[in-house]
Amino acid sequence: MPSPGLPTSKHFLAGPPDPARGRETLVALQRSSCPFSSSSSMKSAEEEHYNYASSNINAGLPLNVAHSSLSTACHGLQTSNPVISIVPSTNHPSGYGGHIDGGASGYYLSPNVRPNGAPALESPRIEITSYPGLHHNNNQFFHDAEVEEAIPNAKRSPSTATLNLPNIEAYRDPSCLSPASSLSSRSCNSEASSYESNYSYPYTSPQTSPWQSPCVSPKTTDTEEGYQRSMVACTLLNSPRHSPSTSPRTSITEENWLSARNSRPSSPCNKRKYSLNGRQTSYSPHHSPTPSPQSSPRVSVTDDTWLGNTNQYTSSAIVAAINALTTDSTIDMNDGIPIKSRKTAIDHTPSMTLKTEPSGEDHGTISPTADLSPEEFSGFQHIRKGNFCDQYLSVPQHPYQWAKPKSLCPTSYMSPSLPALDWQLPSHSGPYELRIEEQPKSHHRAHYETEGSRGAVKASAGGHPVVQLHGYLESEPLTLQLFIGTADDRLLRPHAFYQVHRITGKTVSTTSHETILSNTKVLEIPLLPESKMKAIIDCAGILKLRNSDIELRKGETDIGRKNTRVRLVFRVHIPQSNGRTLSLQVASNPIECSQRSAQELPLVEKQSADSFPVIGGKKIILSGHNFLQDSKVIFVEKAPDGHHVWEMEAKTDKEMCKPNSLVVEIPPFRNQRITSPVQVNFYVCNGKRKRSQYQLFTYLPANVPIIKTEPSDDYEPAQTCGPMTQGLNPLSKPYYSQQIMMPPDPGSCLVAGFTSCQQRNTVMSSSPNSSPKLHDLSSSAYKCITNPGHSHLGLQQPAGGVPTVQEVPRSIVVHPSSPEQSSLIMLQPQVSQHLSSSCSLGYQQTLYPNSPSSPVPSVTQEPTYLQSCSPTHSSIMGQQQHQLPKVQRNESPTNQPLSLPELHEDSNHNLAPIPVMIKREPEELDQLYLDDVNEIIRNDLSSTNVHSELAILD
DNA sequence: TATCTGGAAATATCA
DNA sequence: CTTGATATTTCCAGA
Repeated sequence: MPSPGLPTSKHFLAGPPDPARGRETLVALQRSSCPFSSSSSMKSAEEEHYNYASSNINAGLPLNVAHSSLSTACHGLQTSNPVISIVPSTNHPSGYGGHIDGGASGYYLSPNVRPNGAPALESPRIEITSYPGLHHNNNQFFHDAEVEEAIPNAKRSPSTATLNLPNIEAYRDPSCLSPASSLSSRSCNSEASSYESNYSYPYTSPQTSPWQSPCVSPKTTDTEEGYQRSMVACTLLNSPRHSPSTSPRTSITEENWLSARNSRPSSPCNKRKYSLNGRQTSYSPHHSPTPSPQSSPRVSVTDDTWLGNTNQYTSSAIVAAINALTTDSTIDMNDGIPIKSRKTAIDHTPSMTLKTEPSGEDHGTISPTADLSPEEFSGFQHIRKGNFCDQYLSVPQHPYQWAKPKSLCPTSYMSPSLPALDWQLPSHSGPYELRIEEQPKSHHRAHYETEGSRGAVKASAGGHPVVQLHGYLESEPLTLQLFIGTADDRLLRPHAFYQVHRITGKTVSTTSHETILSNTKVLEIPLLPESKMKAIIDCAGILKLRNSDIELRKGETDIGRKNTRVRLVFRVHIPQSNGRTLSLQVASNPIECSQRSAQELPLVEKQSADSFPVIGGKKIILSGHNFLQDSKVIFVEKAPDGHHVWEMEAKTDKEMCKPNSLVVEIPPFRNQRITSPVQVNFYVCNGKRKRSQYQLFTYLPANVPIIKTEPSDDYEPAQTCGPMTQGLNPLSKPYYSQQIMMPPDPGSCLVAGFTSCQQRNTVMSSSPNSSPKLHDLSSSAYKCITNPGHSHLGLQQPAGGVPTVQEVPRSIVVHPSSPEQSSLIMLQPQVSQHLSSSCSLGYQQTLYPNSPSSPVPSVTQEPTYLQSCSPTHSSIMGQQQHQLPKVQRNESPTNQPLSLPELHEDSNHNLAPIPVMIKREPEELDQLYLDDVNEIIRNDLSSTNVHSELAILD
């Protein structure tokens, strides 16, 4: 542990650990203590573990830090501090990146983070503590001289670093908490992955590379450099860890974690109550520590520390704007808002922000990883080089940042690399398309850390999922990244409660390497030209982290309860001739991971028709699972705010009912005179709390010839919206549309980005009542939160969807560094215009389709909406509404206007002939919603601030 | 013997 | 505060 490490540690140490946190704290402490001890004494495995972690962390941290700083700078983290921004970003992607980088470290670190969690302050202590020496990261963040040296610029972040830590924590501390996660960590860390992860970071390197020569040199070169750098950094940091390479991980992991785990059982204590959970529980702890806690990182950092700095760095208005966004969210978050909320908001924001910036961004997220494990490293290097090498568009910016090493530079450094994991990316661009040839089964029982592996995810048709990159004619192999993403209505992001788990053994034919990016385990799988760039995913299992562990994390806003659906998210980074890197992403269909849900909840995988004239009467066949003779199929039309405008139980053919198929007669729509397609939802219900997710269905005007009713029709409106979306999209679209839309459900997503989004959302997450609730809420809440900061860019994107996609390339390319930033910069002008002018229309249209379908759409849209049109509130409101029906009700007025064009038409103009029944959603959700709503509001407030700032900027 | 599973008891959380 | 319903997490045991 290089001296550097120590310094850092010191810093952290300085911060007193927060007693407040409960378990987490303890865990953190344990860990930390271990680390220390280990570091000092070099306890075997554990130590190594830590080391690794630390190393990882270190590596990651530096990057992260840098990112953070950068992000801040870029974003303008301005508002908040770069740190904050970063953090947030990190939260998700960027955050992750950074933190993540620590990735594994993140987990480990996370504890540290947590501490910060609340306020940066605190966290630092903890985390640091744990990893002290190891975590040079810390140092890095902090400045560890060594590190810096090793990693010139990026490292610099140090100054930033300090702040960052907190932020980082914010992410997910998976590390800390999860520690419990430890498990996760375990899985992550413990397994080879841990090592690997650390090393794997190569990504980081890639990232690094980006800026390195971003534009300039060839990918490889850059990449390599980046790697080297990263490596160096890692090394430096890791030196200790290097050893890790050994295998410490395992032992370490287990041991360390085990202990932690043991504690878990008790978890209950730690666990928070869902309703309150995130908020309450977390609060106190977090709060106490740092008032700002939640956002702690983000907020605290941002505002306090960073603001000043940030500004300096950021110079650009864009950055400022971004920052503002970020900041706002963060800020607001801090105080009242529960940590979770904050995080969400923050996270997203950050990421977004970061994205904006070219380089830095959060990459951290990505970069975080920079570390590569030696072994794997070598193996993957070439691959990675190819992949990562590319610099992203952003790079250029970095230079700028570099100039200011500490604050921004660091960030930028980091960020340059790859887009954060929470960024939305398109599934195809130009000649390239990343496609899931074989979808995973809809159910896969995830295993707990306390259990053995439950094997790899299997394909619905038997065998295993298959992913292929089309249109890639180069001879250089690429790396396919896989991580577990969310399946709720909100934007796709790494799932806080699930981690990918690398499966090895005789039955596994696909080699893989684990790395950790910002608290998210990422499986790297080679994509070889000789295999037609096709990969059989037989090496990916799913690890379930205890809810209590994750929810305790400082920044975590999501609720684990009933949040059991995930998606496999695949990414590939394709180096371009111009030195940039094109990042594509595809998400699988949702996978139900809980034993119970898988056994009881009805699940609709396919439907024989997606649309039909309002007259109804046609029978469609639903394919799926857990259908019962007395299963009911309910068609629902939702208002933008989430209220059920119309509900109708469809007739089912009980005789034809089979566990895997259900015959349903399409009920006539309430309004037989619609002039444009109306999107509704339906779900299968086996009982009070046993509902499937919402499925999309489109009613077509009676007289209209039934062409293929595809979602696209519905979306058309969205297209019209285009302007706005586009404007927005430039930034956001790419991500959203890309991610959500394209990849996920190619088939389903006929429509453009939005469509895809909606579909996914609807399909995926929109769960009617049961699970949905949480999802909805959480998602909504999250979205809201997220949106605030990010929304501008990210959210909007969704709308952009298809159209955007083409544009996407830009953004995409840009991402590497930080989509948002770049895009923001470019877009801002447009965005503002579009927003202002088109918002309403485009919005509505877009939304509309969505709104009907479910919260999701709205959410996505909202972001745009918000940004463009109204202050945060409106947007937020809208979002909330969608997601949170009840809450929405209250607020709905504001939102609604925007949202439903079609609805309005139908209801208003046409005046639906059929009585409209407004249905309230299940009570269960209420509390959650309320909580979420509160959070949202808070976020909104924060976002509002941001918006205002933005406006100013504009 | 180790791993993979399916099942289900033990806990927790909600209402 | 108790109770029943749910949901999550830990254990068991067979293959």
